[in-house]
Amino acid sequence: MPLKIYNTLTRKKEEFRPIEEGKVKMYVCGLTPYSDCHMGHTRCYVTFDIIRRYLEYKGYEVTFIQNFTDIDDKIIERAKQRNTSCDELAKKYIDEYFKYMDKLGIKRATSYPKVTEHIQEIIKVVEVLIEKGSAYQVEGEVFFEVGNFKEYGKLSGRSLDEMIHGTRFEVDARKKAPADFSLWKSAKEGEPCWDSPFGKGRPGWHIECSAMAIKYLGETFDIHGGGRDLMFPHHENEIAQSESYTGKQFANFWIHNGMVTLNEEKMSKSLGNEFLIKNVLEKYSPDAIRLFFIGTHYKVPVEFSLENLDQAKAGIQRFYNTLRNVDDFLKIEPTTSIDGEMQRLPKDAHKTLLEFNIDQIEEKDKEFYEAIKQTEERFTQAMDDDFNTPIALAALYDLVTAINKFISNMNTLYECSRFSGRVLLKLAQETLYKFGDIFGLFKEAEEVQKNELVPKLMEVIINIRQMARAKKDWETSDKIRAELNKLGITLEDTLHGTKWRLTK
RNA sequence: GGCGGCGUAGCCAAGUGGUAAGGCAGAGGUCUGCAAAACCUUUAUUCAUCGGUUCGAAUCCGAUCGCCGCCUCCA
Repeated sequence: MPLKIYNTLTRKKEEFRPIEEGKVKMYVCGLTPYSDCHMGHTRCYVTFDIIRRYLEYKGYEVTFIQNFTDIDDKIIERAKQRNTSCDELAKKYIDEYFKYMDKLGIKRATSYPKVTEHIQEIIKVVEVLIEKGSAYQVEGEVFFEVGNFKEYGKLSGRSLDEMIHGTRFEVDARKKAPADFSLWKSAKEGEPCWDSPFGKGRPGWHIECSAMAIKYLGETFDIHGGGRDLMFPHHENEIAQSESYTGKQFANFWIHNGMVTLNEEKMSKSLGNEFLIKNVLEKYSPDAIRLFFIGTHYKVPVEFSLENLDQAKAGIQRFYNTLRNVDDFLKIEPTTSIDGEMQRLPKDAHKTLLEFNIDQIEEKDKEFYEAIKQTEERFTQAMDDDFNTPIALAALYDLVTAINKFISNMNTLYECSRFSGRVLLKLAQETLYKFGDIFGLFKEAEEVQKNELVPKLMEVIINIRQMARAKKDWETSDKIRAELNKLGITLEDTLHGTKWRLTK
C-alpha cells in the first residue's frame, strides 16, 4: 500500500518515494527560543512526531533534523530587556522546549542543530552564493538577489509582481529589489557577532536552515516540514538559497501544518493571545492534548478552546476505560468446567498469544477477530492517505466499541474462561496499544501503577467500604465514594469487585 | 489590492461525483442498592445561499454572503 502525501510544492497528493530505499531524511523548522511554547508550536511538533512515527511504523529508517534559531533579532531584544545574555536566554527556552515536549511524548529528533554552532557552514554557503552572483554585499550586509532565481515563488505560488512590499516594515534602501532578503547582517554595537569575509555580523533568518539541512541531510532530501505560516517567505527563501547554491532540488516533499486559531484568529506571540503549553498541561493530560490535534487533519486550521479540549479529554477517557476493562477482564480467574471437566486455565493464558493460531478461534468469536483485523487495514489506509488521522482515529474508536461489546457479552464464568475469547481480547488490546503508539497515546496507563503506596491504600479503603456495603450501610459507602471523587478518584462497583481509577 | 483556504447535526470533525465516518454532548432503555463504566436504541432526507452541468452533486462550474491564513515577527 503506497503512502501518499500532499506536497505543498506541487499542490498535489503524490506517492511518497524516498531518495534512498528504506530511508527517510526529513527536516522540520524548529523554534526561536526567546519565549514559551504555545499550542501553535505544539501542534506542529505533534504533527511531525506522528508523521515520523508512522514512517517508522512503515519500516523506514528516519533521520529527523530540527533546528533551533538561537540567535536573531527577537532573542537579542528580549535578552536586553531581561538583562541577560542571548546564550542564557536561548538555553532557558530550549530547556523548556524539551521539558514540555518530552512530557507530550514527542520523540527526540536525530539532532537539533543550532545556528550559533554552524556559523562556519553558513558563511561558506553565503560565500558561494556571492561567487555565483546570487547574492551581493552592501556595507557589511549580504542580500540574496531574488531576481536571479527564476523559480522564486514556486512554493508559495506567488510572483514577485504580486507582492506588495513595505506594508509592515520599511524596505531597506540598500536592497536592489524589495524582495531581496538578508543572508548576513552586520554587527550592531553590543550585539553578538562573528567574524566573516563580509565583516563582523551574524546570519540572517533563512540561511541557517539551508546550511544545516544540507549539512545533515544532503543537498536533496525527502521531506521538509513546518507551519503553514513559514511557507512564505521562510521556506520560499530556503528554496531560493539552497537551489542557487547546489543547483539541485532542495526538498522533494514539503509538508505544512495548519495554524491553531483562537477566537478565529491565528494564535501567535505578537498577538499576545497564546495559550502556553505549560499552562495547558496543568489542566490537561498529554494524551488529551494529542487527541485534540489528532481529531483534525493536520492541514486544516484548528480552533483552540477549552470546550474542544474537554471533548478530547472525554474521548481519551473512553480509550482508557476500555484498556482497563480488558485488564480487569483478564484478571478474572478462569476456573470453570469445559466439556464437563474442571479445567483451571492459567490466568495468563492469553500470554501464549504467539502459539495461538487462527484455527483455535471459536466460531462465535470470528466476528470480533475480523473487527480486530480490520482495524489495522483501516488505520493504515487512512494514514497512507496523507496522514488522515481523524479517519485512523475512527478505526480505533470502532475497535473500542467492538472490545466493549465483546466483554459485555461475556456474562458467565464459562464465557469469561474461554481461551479463544481471552486471547482475542488480549490481541485487541495490543492492537489498540500498537496503533495508539503511532499517535503517541496510551503511555499514561503505565504511569499510574508506579507509586506502590496508592494502590495499597486504595485496597484498604475499598475493603472498609465493602464492609459497609455488606451491611447495606449505603450512607457510609456513598460518603466514601463521594469523598474520593472530590480527590479525583472514581470508584466503580462491578460484578468482579470494586475498581478505582483516577479521574483526569 | 494580490495569492491561498474554509463554511457539514447543539459542539468537534471525516467524506471531494453514486446517495452523509467517528467523537463529545443530549434523550430513552439494559445492568447497578444508588452511581460509575459498558452495552442497545435514538439525534442532519441533508452538507452557507442561489443558479447551472449530470441519469446522479456535500463533492464539478458560476454568482452571492460569511470566515480565516499569507503578502518579509510567526510553528
